[in-house]
Amino acid sequence: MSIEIPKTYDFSAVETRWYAAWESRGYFHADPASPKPPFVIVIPPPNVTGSLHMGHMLDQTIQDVVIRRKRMQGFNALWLPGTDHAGIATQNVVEKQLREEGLTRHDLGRDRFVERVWAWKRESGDVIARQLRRLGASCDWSRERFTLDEGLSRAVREVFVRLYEEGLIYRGERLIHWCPRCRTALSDLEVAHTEIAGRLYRIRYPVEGAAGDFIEVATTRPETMLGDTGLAVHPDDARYAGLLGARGRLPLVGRELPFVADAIVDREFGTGIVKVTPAHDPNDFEIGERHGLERVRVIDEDARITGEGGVYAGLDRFEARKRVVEDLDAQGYLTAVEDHRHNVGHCSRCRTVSEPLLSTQWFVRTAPLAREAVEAVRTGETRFVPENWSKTYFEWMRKIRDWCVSRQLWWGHRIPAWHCDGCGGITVSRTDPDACAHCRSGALSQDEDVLDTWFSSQLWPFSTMGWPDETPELRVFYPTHLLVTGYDIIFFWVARMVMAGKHFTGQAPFREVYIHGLLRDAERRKLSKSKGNAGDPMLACDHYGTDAVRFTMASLGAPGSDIILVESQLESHRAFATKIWNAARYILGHVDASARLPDGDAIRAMDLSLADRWILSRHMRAVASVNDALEGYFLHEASKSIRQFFWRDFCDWYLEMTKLHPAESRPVLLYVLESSLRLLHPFMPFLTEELWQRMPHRGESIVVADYPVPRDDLIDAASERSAELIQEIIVKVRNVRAEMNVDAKTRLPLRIAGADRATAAMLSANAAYVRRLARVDAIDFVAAPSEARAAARAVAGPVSLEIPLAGVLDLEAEQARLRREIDKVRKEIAGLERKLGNAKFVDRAPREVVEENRQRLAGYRDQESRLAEGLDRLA
RNA sequence: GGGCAGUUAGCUCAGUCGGAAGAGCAUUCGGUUUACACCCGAAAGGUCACAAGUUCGAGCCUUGUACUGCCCA
Repeated sequence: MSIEIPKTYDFSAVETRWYAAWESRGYFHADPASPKPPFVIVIPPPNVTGSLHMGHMLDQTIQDVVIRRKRMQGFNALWLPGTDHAGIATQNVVEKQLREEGLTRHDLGRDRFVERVWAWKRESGDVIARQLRRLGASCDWSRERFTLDEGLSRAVREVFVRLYEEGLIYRGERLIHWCPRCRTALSDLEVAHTEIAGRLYRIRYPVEGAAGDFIEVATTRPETMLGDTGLAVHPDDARYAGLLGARGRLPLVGRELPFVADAIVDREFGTGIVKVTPAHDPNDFEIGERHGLERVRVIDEDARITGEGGVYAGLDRFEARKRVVEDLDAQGYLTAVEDHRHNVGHCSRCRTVSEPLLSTQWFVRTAPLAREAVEAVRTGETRFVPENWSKTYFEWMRKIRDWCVSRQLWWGHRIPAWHCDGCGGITVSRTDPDACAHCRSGALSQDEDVLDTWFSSQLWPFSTMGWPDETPELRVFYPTHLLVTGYDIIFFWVARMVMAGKHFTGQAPFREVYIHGLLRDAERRKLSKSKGNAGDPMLACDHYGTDAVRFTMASLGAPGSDIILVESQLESHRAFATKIWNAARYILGHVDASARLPDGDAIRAMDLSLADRWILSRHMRAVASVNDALEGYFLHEASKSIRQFFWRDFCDWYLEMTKLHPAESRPVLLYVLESSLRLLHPFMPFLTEELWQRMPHRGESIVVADYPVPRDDLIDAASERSAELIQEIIVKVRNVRAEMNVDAKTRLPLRIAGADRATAAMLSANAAYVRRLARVDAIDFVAAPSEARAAARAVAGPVSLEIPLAGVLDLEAEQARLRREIDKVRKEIAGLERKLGNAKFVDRAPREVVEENRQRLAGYRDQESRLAEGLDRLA
């Protein structure tokens, strides 16, 4: 009984069947007590808010390819999954749901709101876990973590308290970015600057003392003038030296404004005099600090004008802008309004224009942490792949500023700080305190704010392993080996993990960071949910099969560069999956169900055909190149090698050649097919498992089978050369057939001339391949080409081919064809002659290069003369 | 303004050590050869953005220019 494989590959049935089996058999579980060497990846935790998009699919595929191969290579492979609580994003989602019910979070109160978010998280978190399984991600689900889990929260608290004790966390009033819609502070990183078309307003400010004297300032935000407390010029600006010491008067408000000199002023911008609003602009804040200017806060947390804004109080900032401009105009202070493109900060979560606001917040002092983190990369403790991204990392670390970590949200890790009603002191503690650390008062209230989500994410590589406890996991699995992520979160996450890892564990949290590009759509836009172009990997998997989508992801681009996803790529890889299925169906259709899988030693001991020796050699070269490529994380190279080998070499050539002797080649067919499936398994886990289980194999699952290693004893360069000559002959004959429009059913005679004794022997021993694949009947070996006129001629390496085509040959077409061939060869000859005619080349180039070029030239000259001869015979 | 990439076939992209320009898709022509038309066979398609330099030799190294993109201010 032969092995029956269904005619079509039903990927959806196969995919659902296998993942459940793998998981239930515990293949993905990593035990710290295992004697095997560990290899660990922690997943970049997706936001629990949503579902996975194509960008995740790329990220997960890379990780899964790496981890599955390591597992097959005998490592104690751990891929730790989980999700991130995504503070602002998640809170926004639930608030939106409430809004639809006509409620706000304040209607529910903090506790009930947070409980509601948890309920939603449980649903949504399941979606992500289910989707990851669908992608085949071989995660250890017994170790799934969530950034708000009890254990991880304990790590967050420990870190906060320690940083506070070390003086690396402080609370203070600073100018921060504020999102008036999310109503929370943001870190510098959470503000996206985008260029928009705005206006530049030129405004006259009266100068005290000199009647009728005015200076002019330019601003893009006229409403902030309500909070102006000074005017500044550059200290070297001779035009305005006389103004220092003078006073301006603020239009509409009447406040007196001192002139100050500060080097931060751009002399080229506008008139070179700037208005200073210390409470609402980062530069102005600095100027104000340096010169002791008053800070007048005229915009509040809702982006409305405060009581300091006089008649404008209560107006929204944009409404206020309109009114201020109207009033300035009416009173003759507005001199010009120009169109002006400029960069404006937006909340990266909700795209609302963010507001620089003076506010009391918690900050992490980053400079000392950054120093340690820079060292880790500089010394090579952590390595970026591609290495180039370390520049970006260093650049950011060099310019790093203190990190605002408090958020005015309810969803997140509550800041472990208590304010004393008695003395006003702050108590920061690992356990909830009963009394103020300063005055022992019991009247304490916990800080209302929560921490930036990234504050917990930065601990992910070790908080997930049980830190701060000394767990076996931490001992065995930390530091992790690899982190895979996109370059867009090098700052947000990678850099902060290195800082936290170095500071709290003394070790960088991973040895290598593989940075991949971002997926873009056909218009080169970054994929994002808000643009609606994110693509649903589930739909893609439904349509093309998960394996095909994974293979596409793996084959896309070189590491670190952006990637454009085109549908034709998915189609072509679905075709590849089908090709593998059909090849296996063909091979196994002739194999007895009781057949055993031969091993390499058995294969070597067999009496092998040329085709067998050739494919084994090619296979081993493919195995070597796939392994080499994967060692350097060149997944695209690896996938290309596999595809090239399997489709071109194995299917197009080898399967066709073995149709001459299928029974004799069966062991090699099985051996190479089985090995190829293992080679391919990390890329296409489902298809390979399905076929592997249906064929003779050793072991219980391909998931835990050995990854192929190249066997040098099966590499056979001589057989490769022989097989390649045969293939070249076949291609040349096919070419003649196609160009001369020879009917596919017509069998042609073939004369082979000029073969030396060994070549002739080899060719005649293997003539059957040529006869079958080139559809040739008789092959004659002759010393020299005949004088016959009606024959097509070609050269294949050292031999000349002559195909008698009496009555069929179109003389003119054949002449034209030969001329084209001769032209090509002559171009090569001319180039080589030029090169070899250059004395300096012969002199200075390495001898083997010169020799190689001489050989090539000789070969081409030989070909040219034989082709020319052929052409003569047609005349 | 500062930094980092990129520019190779119609499209999407490879090209590791400087030593014969590659793949997939698309195109053209021909095919029911008992695994596969999601296939098979054959072919065509390139001023490697431009300029200068280094070198015996440059897609690759250097400098400059142009254009495109990203990040940070």
